[in-house]
Amino acid sequence: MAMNLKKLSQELGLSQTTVSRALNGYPEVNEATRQRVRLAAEKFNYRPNSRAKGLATGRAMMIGHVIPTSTQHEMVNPVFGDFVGGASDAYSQFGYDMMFARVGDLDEANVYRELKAKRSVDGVILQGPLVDDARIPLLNKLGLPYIVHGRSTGISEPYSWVDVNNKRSFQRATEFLIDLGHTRIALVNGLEHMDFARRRREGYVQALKQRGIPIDSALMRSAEMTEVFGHHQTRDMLQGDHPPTAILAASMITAIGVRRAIEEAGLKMGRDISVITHDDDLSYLKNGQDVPIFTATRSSVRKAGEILAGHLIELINEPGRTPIEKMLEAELVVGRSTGPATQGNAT
Amino acid sequence: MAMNLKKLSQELGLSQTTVSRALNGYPEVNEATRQRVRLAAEKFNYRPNSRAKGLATGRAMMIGHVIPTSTQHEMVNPVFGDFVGGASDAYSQFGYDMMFARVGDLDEANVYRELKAKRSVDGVILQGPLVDDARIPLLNKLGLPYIVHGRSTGISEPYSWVDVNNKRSFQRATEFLIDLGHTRIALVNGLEHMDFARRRREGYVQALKQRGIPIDSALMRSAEMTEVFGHHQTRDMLQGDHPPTAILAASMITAIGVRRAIEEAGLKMGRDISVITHDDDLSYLKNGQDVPIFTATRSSVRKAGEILAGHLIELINEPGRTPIEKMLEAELVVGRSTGPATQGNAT
DNA sequence: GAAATCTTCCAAAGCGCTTTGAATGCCCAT
DNA sequence: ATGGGCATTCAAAGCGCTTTGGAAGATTTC
Repeated sequence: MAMNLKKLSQELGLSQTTVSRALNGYPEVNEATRQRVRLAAEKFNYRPNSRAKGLATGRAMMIGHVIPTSTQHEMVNPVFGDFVGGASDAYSQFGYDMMFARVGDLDEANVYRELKAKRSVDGVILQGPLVDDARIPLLNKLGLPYIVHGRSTGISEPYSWVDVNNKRSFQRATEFLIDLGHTRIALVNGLEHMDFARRRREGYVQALKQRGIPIDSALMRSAEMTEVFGHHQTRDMLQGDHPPTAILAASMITAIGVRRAIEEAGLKMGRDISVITHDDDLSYLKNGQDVPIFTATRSSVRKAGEILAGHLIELINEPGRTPIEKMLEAELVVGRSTGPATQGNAT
Repeated sequence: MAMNLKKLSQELGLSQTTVSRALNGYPEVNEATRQRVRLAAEKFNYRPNSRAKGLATGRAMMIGHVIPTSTQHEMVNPVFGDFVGGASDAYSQFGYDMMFARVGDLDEANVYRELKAKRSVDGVILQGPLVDDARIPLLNKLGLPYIVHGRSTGISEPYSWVDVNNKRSFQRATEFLIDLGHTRIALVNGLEHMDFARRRREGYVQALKQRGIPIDSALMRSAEMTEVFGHHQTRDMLQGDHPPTAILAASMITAIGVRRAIEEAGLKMGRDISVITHDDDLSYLKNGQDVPIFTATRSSVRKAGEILAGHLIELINEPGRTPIEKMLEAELVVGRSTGPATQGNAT
């Protein structure tokens, strides 16, 4: 039933060598024969068996992603789909496939060791790096090509990464609110053992300090970035003694929860209270059509996936290359969720 | 550097046969030797090369998913992550990996042909079936094991599927609203060439008909299920001559847009206007904590992924098996977004 | 005590490809 | 004529595993 090299070459009256070479574009084969081979391959719908090819070439033509199941629960990162979409755009361009390994937090190290030993992938993308992430030294030791989406504070060994300038973007967002007259600014952050969340907080804190605004730990909340979390924390703060007049949210989904709490409290976002969120520019959750719903620090995670994938392939093709380090800047888009601190809401 | 069977067996002074058998649990090997082999394998961190193993056994131990890039744009389905998360739970239980192929709509047929010819997967999951989906006959012809997440109206050939009873759940939701006194009920549906959306409309229409409520095509909207779409359509309808007093939304994300439009219009959801949405129970977008935000037809897409994956493996292990057909029922959870039709909003 | 039966292990073939090293035929310079 | 150079093609080895078909000893059976 299934066509293979042997049968195809018999069909053509050629050796396997010649057929293989013809199909792979080697120069030492007559153009006429090459055409003949191509036609026959087409006709019999022949494609080289990928496992056999991989075995012979020593390349899997496969990239591994370890699904970043959130540390705490069974949560799948909402950013996952778009990131993968972007990455796969790049992979397919170069003939790579992508595979996924899922894993509890416990044995993630083993997954990498296994991917390496089984030789099932040519490289991996490391997502969701933590502060001081142990996976980086491990991957360096294993010698499996990889690239990190984000960075890891505290790791001194060199490694390749692509990251958004989280610190600067949250610093700018905070300054923007300060310029509008806000002084009680809350941060509804992601989990702060995640490196990106840590950096965002640094940006926020630094902006406040530079402007001489006191840091109030009651206004700094941190947890998994769900809608419910945004709602809960916002409601809590609004019911407190010194409610914030502005809120920085970690993601669109969190921001939606923030908005829900604001509206439940009978306030109007953008008038009574300002909100800025980070926006990953998710395909299924656009920040409004023309005018953005939320003022936001925007950076496409899909594009990030594409960039990371491209660089990973470079690293695979050029082993021993000096590490790639690439910083992406988020843009600050101004929407309808921010406004000046008014008498009514100023403290 | 890399350990392989040959080296390992030399190290042990055994034949490759025996080592292979010891590791794979065959009975014809002495328990003492088996232990010795296991220890050595552990020590040298040996794992069989997956491509070589696949070549020898004829099984890829890999399942293919074709990323359902939405027909129109570059949108990645928000449900993707959770579905995959569930599926991979099942795969890892049976030692399967999963891979992704991304594809423009044009050549999706070729992707399947290629997966088959390259023998890179043992089976595939077909997501997002359309009405009259041509991929089903194709896959039947190819003889590649597969299972469909959903069904395809108009296809008469047998095929395996797992689906939510979309028609019934939307029928029930509609009846629920009618019971509350609503008669002007809008449907903000997904794209209706998608089979699930088609069935939901059928359920909606049938409920209205059975209760003798006229169908108003101005209240039936259909597009990709984004937040912006929900907002846009709702605003449009609320500004019309005969605004609806209740809205059925196709997904949580759409419903969030619906709510935004309602609030912008100065109305209060659950009091002035009722909303029911379908809720896929996404891990990152829970429908509230204790009391649901939205009254909803709920069905976990993560669980669906798990079930589908499990059945696909059955189909792979038992070729020629009679097709699997499994219907899941959504539950109707009552939240704060629905209430009786009042004088104020009744038409 | 010889034949039959287990138990335990092994050599070698085969999975479907790529690639090395060599062979064949042809043309041109010597 | 003769041999070098070039363009084409091929046979066979090798990638790392599983599995078939023995084989050698140990054990049992009559």
